[in-house]
Amino acid sequence: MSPQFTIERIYSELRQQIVNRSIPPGSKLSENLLSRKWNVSRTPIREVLRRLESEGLVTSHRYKGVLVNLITLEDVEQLYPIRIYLEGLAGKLATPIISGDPEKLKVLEKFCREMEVLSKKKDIEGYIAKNNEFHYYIWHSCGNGWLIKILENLNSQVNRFIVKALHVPHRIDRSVCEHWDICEKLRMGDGKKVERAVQSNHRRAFEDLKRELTNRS
Amino acid sequence: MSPQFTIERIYSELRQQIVNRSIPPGSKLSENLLSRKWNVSRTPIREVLRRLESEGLVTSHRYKGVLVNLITLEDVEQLYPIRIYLEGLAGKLATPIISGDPEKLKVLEKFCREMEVLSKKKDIEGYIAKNNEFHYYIWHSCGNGWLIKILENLNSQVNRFIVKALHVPHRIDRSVCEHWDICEKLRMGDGKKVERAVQSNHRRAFEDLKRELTNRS
DNA sequence: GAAGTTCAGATTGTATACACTTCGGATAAT
DNA sequence: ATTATCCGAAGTGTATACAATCTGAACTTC
Repeated sequence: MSPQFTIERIYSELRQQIVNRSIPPGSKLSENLLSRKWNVSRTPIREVLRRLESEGLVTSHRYKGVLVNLITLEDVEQLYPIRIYLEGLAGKLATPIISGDPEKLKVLEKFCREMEVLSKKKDIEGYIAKNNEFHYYIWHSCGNGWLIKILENLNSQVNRFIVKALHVPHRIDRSVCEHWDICEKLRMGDGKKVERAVQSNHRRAFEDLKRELTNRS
Repeated sequence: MSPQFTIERIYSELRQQIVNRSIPPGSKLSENLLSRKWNVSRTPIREVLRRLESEGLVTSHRYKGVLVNLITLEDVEQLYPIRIYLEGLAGKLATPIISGDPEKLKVLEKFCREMEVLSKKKDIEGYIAKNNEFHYYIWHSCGNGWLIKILENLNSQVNRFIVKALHVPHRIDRSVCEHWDICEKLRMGDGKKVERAVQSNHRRAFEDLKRELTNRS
């Protein structure tokens, strides 16, 4: 049988299920259930759970089990400033790399055009996915592996909170402009301006999200 | 016997030994040796190692064992910009909390006076420890648990690189001034100025470190 | 009937046993 | 002497067995 490639798969699938809320916050993860589900013993399951715990996705209580961490608005309010700062930094670091490579610029502009189409079709879910791809692409061009890892963790946590339907239509129109703006600044090769553009994009997205949440409650 | 309080102790002691280089980078960690050393079975040892791996302190190679990660100047060059940004942010967030609490200001000023004494005594090791305490204290007053966790990880990684004797005497004198400056800005309650002061403190420390390293090679 | 107690089932924590892979030296062939 | 092959010891990966703890329902007691 496939010997121990499985454990890596268990980890990434379980992780993704937690991040995309198919395993909702607050769920209990039973070692026995998981081991039966994946046809492995409890030992590798426990190692997967420890890894998830160390990433802050679950919490293990002695003799009581493992719970998927809750994510509240307060958490997101703490996470966003960090994300805004670090994505700004990533944008600044990525600027010389992207502006010096026409291929990369084309990829980003293609994302923008696709976002435009999705926004006109009111395909909110698709838009959010494309939006994520756009930002992912910038991170991964920043050349700083430590930064990439931190941003991926932050993004996972934030995504766990975002309720997809929440995104407001008029937010999307503005968002498209902001992404074109980031592209333009990247093309100019001005890292400081890219940093500010990325930061204000996230800042506005967060403010709109908060406004929407408080209006609805 | 103490049932499973031990595993937490094993984790923190092993972690500290890696961070303070008493287990140097590149060392191999054998599960059998560790389990004999702590009088436990391999199972809890493996869970500790997975946790350390997830933090980026060790790397596990299939069927070959676990190695303590190397930390190079290139790593530190990637880590420092992140740290500079985030400690600046932490300083800004901590400003209203600290400036509104005379007790906290007194603690920080006490650290500064102690640093002054240690610097005059040329007690470099003691100075570095106190310097760390100073920054730790500011982080932990920022009120953002996620930020604190990230900063602690970054600090562990950087500390693993810093060779204590490397710190140059004249750097210490300037460092004392910079810390008094941070205190002053905190007392004023101006978050933006605190942010800049913290950032420039770290930026200069890193530049001096790099200069020293390149001169010696 | 309400509050406290007890005990069995279930779940987690740890130890041990077994399976698979790696690595290095001994042996054999050229 | 050099290369190739093979085997076994050592170490990791996984499964199973046992110990400690928690939970909840039945039972007692008032």
